[in-house]
Formats: sequence, structure tokens, C-alpha cells
Amino acid sequence: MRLTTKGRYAVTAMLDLALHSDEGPVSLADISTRQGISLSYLEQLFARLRHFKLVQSVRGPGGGYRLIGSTTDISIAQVVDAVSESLDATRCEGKGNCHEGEICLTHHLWEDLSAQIHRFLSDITLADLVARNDIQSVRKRQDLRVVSTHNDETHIAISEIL
Amino acid sequence: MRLTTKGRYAVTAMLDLALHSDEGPVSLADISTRQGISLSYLEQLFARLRHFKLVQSVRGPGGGYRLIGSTTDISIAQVVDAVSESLDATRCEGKGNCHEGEICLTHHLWEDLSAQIHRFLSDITLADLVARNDIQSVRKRQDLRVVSTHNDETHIAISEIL
DNA sequence: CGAATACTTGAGTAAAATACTCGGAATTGG
DNA sequence: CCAATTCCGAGTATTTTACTCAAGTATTCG
Repeated sequence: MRLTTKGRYAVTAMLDLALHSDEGPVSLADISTRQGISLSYLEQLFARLRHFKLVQSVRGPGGGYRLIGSTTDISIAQVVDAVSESLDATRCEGKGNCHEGEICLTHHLWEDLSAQIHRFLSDITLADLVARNDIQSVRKRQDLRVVSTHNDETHIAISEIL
Repeated sequence: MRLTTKGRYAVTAMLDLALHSDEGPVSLADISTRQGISLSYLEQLFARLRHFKLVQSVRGPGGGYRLIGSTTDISIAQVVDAVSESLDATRCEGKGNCHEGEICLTHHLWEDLSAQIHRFLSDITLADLVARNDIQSVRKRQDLRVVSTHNDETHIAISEIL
């Protein structure tokens, strides 16, 4: 699980897609102008998102990209994983040169840690972000309380952003 | 909060430091050979760790690095933050060219998300990793149950790695 | 049909980050 | 003094990032 600006670009684009999904397919050109991401870079990102079956393309005039599945089914982890390489946690990939050594121990630890972060981001969906976005746009209301529908351990503290 | 191999190197090195802290100062040369990280790269990393007051140096023969404070006080977030630049979440840094636009909204969202991850890693300390490491080295025992002393929301599921 | 739209693909590239090398200077224990 | 070690800066190869350019393909609208 690598977390860089590339992943943010992908999440931002997917969020834009989710926000305009009710208006039919969304063209990359629209996302490009709205989010300030270059068209060609979006093409690269969406090639991977498509490959990972997160979006589907509609060609021709009026075409664009559509989400596959509901926003409640697409997690941030999926989006980040799709566009970023897996952070090679293993330096001793079964080479046998690292049996029970300290190197392998810390690598296993990092793998576990990475898995924890991954699980954390797996519980945050596009729908969650859309909900937070809605709240931001009407942030005049002070006493709004929204609770995540997911488990309590890794929910987004939506009420905290007000 | 950026999460790359650089952060893993730093965490690995700090963990190595914690594991050998009882033997006096730990030299970078030792960490280099044990963890397979180049000496000069470690020097760069520890320059930042020292600058962030996570370690202190002891010069001269027999010298090395020592942790500042207890392993229970040093979080993974601190280590990662020390060596990696802050992922510039703001593209519209107060320039005023992005008032209430969609770009700013998604940027705020990413900042919030980043803060969540940061909070998550802030609750995991070096002591937690050391404890997990101990468990790994004696992983013959099956029914071991260790519970984090921190809050339940973001604890490490230590019992899961067995 | 035909042209416009938009995805698709691939090559190439500049800038940044990563990971490392090298050379030396400062410090200190023995 | 001398060797071990941190410190410091310059330099560099590799990878990743982010983007540009160009050509090609599929689709729809008129």
C-alpha cells in the first residue's frame, strides 16, 4: 500500500466521477477541467481503473466513464491499489537468503502494518466521501451529526469536519 | 502523510534501534549490515530523525544513536513524518484562485482522509512493534492474546498475526 | 454515410523523489 | 595520536511522477 499524490489524483477523479454520475457518463475532459488534472494523465489513471474493473468506458459522443457498482462498494483502498504499484515489502522474495533473520522479521512487521492501513482504507468508500462533500457544501448547519453505517472501529468521523 | 519505501526504511531502522537499545548506542554501520540499508542512506535518514528529536547521537568510538524517550512514546507517524515530506495537499495555497470550487472541496477531503491515516499511525508505537516482534520470535505458543493499551478504535490486532 | 466525440494506445520526456556513492570534516574513547 | 563514529555536502543513477504528443479505434449524432 503506497500513499502518494498519484493515489490522491485517482481518488479525486473517482470522487468527481461519483459526484456527476447522475448525469450520464463523465468524460475525462470534464474531470480534467474541473479537477485540474491533465487529460493524458487521467487517461493513464483510468486505464488502470478500468483494468481493475472499477469503471467502465462508454465510447463515442456523449461517452465517458461510469462507475462499476455502487459508490458504497468502491473503497479508497481499491482506487489507490489500482493506480499504484504494490510497495514491495519483500526484499527476500523466497530467495531463501533471509531465513528467520532480523531483516525478514521487520519486513513481516511492515507487511502487517501495511495490511492494517489497507484494512483501514478498505472501510472508507466513495459514498462516504460523497457524503462528507455534501456536508461541506452545506456547512452552515452547526449541529449536524452523521454516523457512518460501517463498523465503529474504522468509521470516518464525519461529524468532526464541521 | 506520504507512505513509501522511504518511510519503511526509517521505521525498520528505528525498530532495529529499539531492539538493540539495551546494548548502548547503536551504530549506523550495525543497522546497515543487519537491515541491509546502505550506510549513507541511513545517515540521511537519521539526520532528519535527529532533527525531529526522535534520536540523539553519540560521537566517537563506541558511539551511535540512542532513542530519545521511551519506545512507548515514539509513534510510527512521527518516524514517517520525520523522513518524508508532507504530501502537499493544497494546490491552491491561499492563492485565492480556488474559492469554494470543486478542486478545493476534494482537497479538503483528502486532507481529512490524510489526517485520519495520520491519527491511525499515531496510535501505533515502536513498543507495539517490538512486542509484535517478540511474539513472532516465540510464535510457537498458539493461545497468546495481547491487547493494546491504547484505545480500541485503532489498536493493533496483535493477536491476529499468530 | 460521415464527421465529431471520446476512448485507446504507445512513445517520449521533464521534474521530482529515491537510494545510493564518495570524500571529507568533526568528535571522542582508548 | 588513532581509529571509530557521527556529520555534512556534493554528486549520481534509478525509479516514479506527471505530462505531452501523436496516431488509432469505436461510437453516436445528424
